[in-house]
Amino acid sequence: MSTVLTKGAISALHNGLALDNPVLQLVNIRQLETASGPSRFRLAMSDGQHSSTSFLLATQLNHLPEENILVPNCVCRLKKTITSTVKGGKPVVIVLDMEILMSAEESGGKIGDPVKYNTDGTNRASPMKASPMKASPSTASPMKFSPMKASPSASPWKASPMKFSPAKASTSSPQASPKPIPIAQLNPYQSKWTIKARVTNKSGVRTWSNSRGEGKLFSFDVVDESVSSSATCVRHDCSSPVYYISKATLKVANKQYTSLKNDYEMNLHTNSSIVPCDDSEGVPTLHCDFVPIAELENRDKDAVLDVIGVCKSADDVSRITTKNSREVSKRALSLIDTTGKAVTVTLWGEEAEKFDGSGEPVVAIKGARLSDFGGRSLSALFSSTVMVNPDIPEAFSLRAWYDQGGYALDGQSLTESRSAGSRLSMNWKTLSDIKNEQLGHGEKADCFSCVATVVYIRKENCLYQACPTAECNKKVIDQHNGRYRCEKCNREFPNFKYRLILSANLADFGDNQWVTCFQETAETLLGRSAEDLGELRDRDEEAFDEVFQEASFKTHVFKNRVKLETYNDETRLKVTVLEVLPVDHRDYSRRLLRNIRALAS
DNA sequence: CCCCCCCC
Repeated sequence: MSTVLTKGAISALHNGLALDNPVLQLVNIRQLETASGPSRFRLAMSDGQHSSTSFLLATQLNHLPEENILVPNCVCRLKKTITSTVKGGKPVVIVLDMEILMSAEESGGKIGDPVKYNTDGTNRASPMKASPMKASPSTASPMKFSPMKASPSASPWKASPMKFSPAKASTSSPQASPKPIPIAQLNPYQSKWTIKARVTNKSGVRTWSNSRGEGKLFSFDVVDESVSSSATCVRHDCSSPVYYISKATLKVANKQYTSLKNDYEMNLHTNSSIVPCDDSEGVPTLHCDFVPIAELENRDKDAVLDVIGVCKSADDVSRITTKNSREVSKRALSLIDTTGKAVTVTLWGEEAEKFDGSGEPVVAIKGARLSDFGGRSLSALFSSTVMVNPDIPEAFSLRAWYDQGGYALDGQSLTESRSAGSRLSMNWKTLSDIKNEQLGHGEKADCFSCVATVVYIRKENCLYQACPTAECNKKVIDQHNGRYRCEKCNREFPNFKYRLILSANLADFGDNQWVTCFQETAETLLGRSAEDLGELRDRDEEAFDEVFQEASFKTHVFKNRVKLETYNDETRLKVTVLEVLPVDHRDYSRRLLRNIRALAS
């Protein structure tokens, strides 16, 4: 039975040697007295040969003893440990991740007959080289960690964080070349470490002031290969700098403000060291865990996450005044991805001002906040990184997807817009679809949109003299005495207003259709107000005709209502134009794709 | 030591 334990593990762990998932038995567990903060558990572990009480459970594993899963005699696999030193140099093994292999019952009690391991080295295994941690008879509590004092004169690493050392890190000085550790292994229990990382996102300098005082601060993100997600491939981009960073304080990061996959953040202080590194080999640029847009529906409000999509549209930048009467620029973008869903992302300040959405770029945002406004929407934060056409595989494949047909999707947005998704929710039809699909034959009228060209506009009877009352558009009867009678208002007026009822023939590649445009749509189509046209017709018939010539053979998006009407025993399809919109090339694309699908099926 | 990120 004792063979299950990793013999020699106690000694190796105390000497900071790398071990592959050593298996140890828990001999004892004790809750330490802590003044504040979470509980701390100290463990006595055995490898069957040696036992040691110098194990400390990382607080994120507190649930194990608290749920009585981690109890004496159970057998554990230590999946992640870090060997640190307490005041006086005594090693302590922090258990960052572990799993229980055998319960106390399954193990059948104490395995082997371990002897207490002495950290003074008297019973240390013989091949061990001198430990990097000075053994000491100190009785310091493992709860009182102190950073290892490094001799300032011995190290060229010392640099003020406020003035980065211009000197390149020396790789020749053996003393001064601590091996960088992966960022993922950083935790508050270590005292001496160096990371080699790339700065990926820098904030501006912020000033703060609260009850605790005031000051300035600036923050930045660092990455190395250890804080990557397996899903994201990254490219090397040597334009962003790589530094060696050491002697910073680790503290628990507030996930409310970052999507970086690390439980901790570093606080740099005057003793911290930041040294530029000219060897950026193997240090990637960014790590994004892009959440598919459709998946945003299932994520919690206020989550900070990464998103990538094609910017199919972008608002103009606008200035708004916040509740705190601060003025700020904002710009909303609509991003769509391969899930076929779209979402609105709001950029702020300079980011909003400088954004260029031309050419429907791929936009990746690291660390955007999910909001529930209008269903689901995103907002960039100070800590967000907005990347336009980033040099990453996800962007390339999105580009390809979009250009090869994704653009034609009526990407349903997770964000409801006040303009009621006019363009997104269009029911695109060709003119031949009207007959083929018997639009308007039902109980209710059908609405559809089409891209069509005006081939003819009937000038005759396009204008009528209407009741001048604002609410009434009834045609008036010319009394030929300078007065105009409205039957609806049952009144006579000295004046009238012109209104338009325009008959136009629209055509697309497959068919043509007569449609009716009332006042507003007719004015849009002709580019003149009804009043101007009425005046023009009376004054200059040639100029009046010119307006109709000008409006012909123009292509627009028409939003229409269609209904089969019966008039004098005769049924005819009546198509009324509700809106005339400029053509967007994407409308063509959508229509074309629809037709291609229809032909294929 | 911050952690404000805005608006509809």
